[in-house]
Amino acid sequence: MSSPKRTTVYDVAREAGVAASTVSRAFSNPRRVNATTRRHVLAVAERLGYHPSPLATALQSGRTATLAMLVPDIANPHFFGTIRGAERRATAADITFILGFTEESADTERDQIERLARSVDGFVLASSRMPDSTTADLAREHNLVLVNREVDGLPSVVVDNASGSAQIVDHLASLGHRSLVYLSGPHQSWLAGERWRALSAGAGRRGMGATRLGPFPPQVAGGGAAADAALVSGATAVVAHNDLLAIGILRRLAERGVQVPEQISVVGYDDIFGADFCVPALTTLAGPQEEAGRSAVEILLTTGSARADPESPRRVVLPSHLVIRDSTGPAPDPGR
Amino acid sequence: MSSPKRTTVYDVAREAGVAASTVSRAFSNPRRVNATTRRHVLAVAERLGYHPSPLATALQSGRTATLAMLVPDIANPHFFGTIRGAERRATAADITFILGFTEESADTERDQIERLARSVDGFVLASSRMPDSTTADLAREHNLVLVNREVDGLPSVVVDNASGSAQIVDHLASLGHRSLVYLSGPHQSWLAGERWRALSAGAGRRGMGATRLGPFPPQVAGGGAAADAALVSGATAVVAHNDLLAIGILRRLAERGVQVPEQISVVGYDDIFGADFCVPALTTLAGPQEEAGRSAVEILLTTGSARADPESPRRVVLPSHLVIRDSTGPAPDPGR
DNA sequence: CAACATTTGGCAATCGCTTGCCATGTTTCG
DNA sequence: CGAAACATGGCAAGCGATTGCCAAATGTTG
Repeated sequence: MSSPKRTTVYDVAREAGVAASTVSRAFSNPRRVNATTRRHVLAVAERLGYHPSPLATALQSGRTATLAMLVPDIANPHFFGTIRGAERRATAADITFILGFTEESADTERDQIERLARSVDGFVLASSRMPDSTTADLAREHNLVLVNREVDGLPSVVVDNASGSAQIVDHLASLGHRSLVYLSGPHQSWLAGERWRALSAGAGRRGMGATRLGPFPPQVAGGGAAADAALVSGATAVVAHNDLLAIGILRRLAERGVQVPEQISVVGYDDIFGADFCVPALTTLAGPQEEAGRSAVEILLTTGSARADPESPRRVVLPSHLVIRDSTGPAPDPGR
Repeated sequence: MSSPKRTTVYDVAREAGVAASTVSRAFSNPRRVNATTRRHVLAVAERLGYHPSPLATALQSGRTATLAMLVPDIANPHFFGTIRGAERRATAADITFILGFTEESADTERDQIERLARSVDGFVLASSRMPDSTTADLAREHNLVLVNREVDGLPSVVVDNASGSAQIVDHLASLGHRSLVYLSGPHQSWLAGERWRALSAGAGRRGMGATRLGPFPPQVAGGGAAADAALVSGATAVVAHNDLLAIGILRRLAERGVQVPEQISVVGYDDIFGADFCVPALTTLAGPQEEAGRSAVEILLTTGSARADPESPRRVVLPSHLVIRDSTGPAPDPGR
């Protein structure tokens, strides 16, 4: 609180018998100063308890050594892994990690970016809700990396939806299901589109029917309506937009006395916390979330510093795998 | 990324025909400038797309308009609410919100504080793992507010453990249990101490026996050992350090074919995501987590600006309430 | 209408560090 | 051995605001 007097470069410089610029360089540009001098300066700094002021540094150099991650909602455990991966990578690189929530709103997201723009070197946007055009515009002004979202020309990290969804389809097909119903997430959700596309393509390939219902709010609370919609559609297998929704569906089906998986199979996406202990345990597509967060920050790090060729925005696709639990089973006998 | 040239106070000043200082005041000290002038300046600023540089502002003024929250681990859903409450309050006050994880380590926590010190106006420490003395030392240098932790003389927000634990004891007593076992969390955990203290005091008051076992890692994975320990102790009712542990216990008991609540009752703390859909649904002590985060930031906000009398550090105690679900039931007949 | 109080606005120093440019001291090499 | 090439360190000008202090303008009062 009370600042008797912060130690500055000048204090260290005086004490070490060198110029302030040398002290500065000892910290930020080691190769510009003699190794011995540097060691001495650092020692003096240590003794004086000196730490460069990140503010002053940022003001002058333009590098803030800070990055912000924007997430639609923390209440969705799906984001844990990604957040943690990003935070770890950032901290490891001595980068300060700002976290913001966008409340599932594109406007809030945009505002946050605007607000933080001057304080950070870049943004990690998880499951961004902004339309492509807005995102592309912002990318002209700011350093963006997308997670689970793709926009032409922008760096991104996504979990492989195509192959993942194909795994789901194959799993259901192998159990004898002749069709599936996708209970969709919000329609601004890029993921919802991707998943549906991949699911229906996969279904086509296996000669299965595929229907899309929704959109439903991608939360446990959305499960009620989703389950009922699935029921009237006569589906034998439903694929929920995410595990939150799937868990809500499971709950609603239990309430209505519908047996899972005997009467209907349920699949989710994300393998969130709880997917293994809900009842029945949920079959779901898992992806390396933490890795996704890590990668995104990685990209930001290299983009910013190495000023990588702007012609090749990075694009990382992470593998996904189906975790088979108890919510999927053989298709009910159509004869009955 | 390319910065053609940021607009500065000077640009606005020139364009508005006033001095830079006036522009600055128009933004940060409205009462020092004529209302009409101010409106004009703001209009020009708007037109030029000017936003004060937070860095420059912070450097000069010493106020960073930023705060950091440190949390042991994001993987524990218990922290969601608190994080979200804090973030919301901060964003509402136009304060940038930094989130850091301490990996359950006191050293990491301390390092993070040191690292961020110059960049923030204050810290919210959730379930801090640092010993009292360290915390008190740090508080001399930094603005700290504790959540679910108390240290003499420091501002804090806690969920009422005493009354909450009493509620648990009474609930169990009313079900005929003659004793309870507390499956403890880490012993650096202040909460673990508090809870045990409150539980054994409450048990004493009701003429019940109380035993403490552990410590166990406060995670689902810790449940295996905890459950087994509870079993050999012959307990009819166990109170787990938190819901994560309780869920792990439930799972282990199920594996071993022990009926809950027929043979043993299980209670948790926090009412986390998943506590309502695990099997059986968990009886647990719920608290207003989001409110806790909000309050903590609130305190930070007033402490910082109003320079409240340092003699009365704020202390907020939030009410808790027991959510009774299916994991608790009548004590098994001792005759059998 | 002069004298005094009160607002407002402007000047310039300052926050703590970075960095371009220049002046040394050292090496290297023909 | 002298010139060219490097390697280091220092000077000083910013980065973009804030703010103490002072002057000008405006309002009040006797």
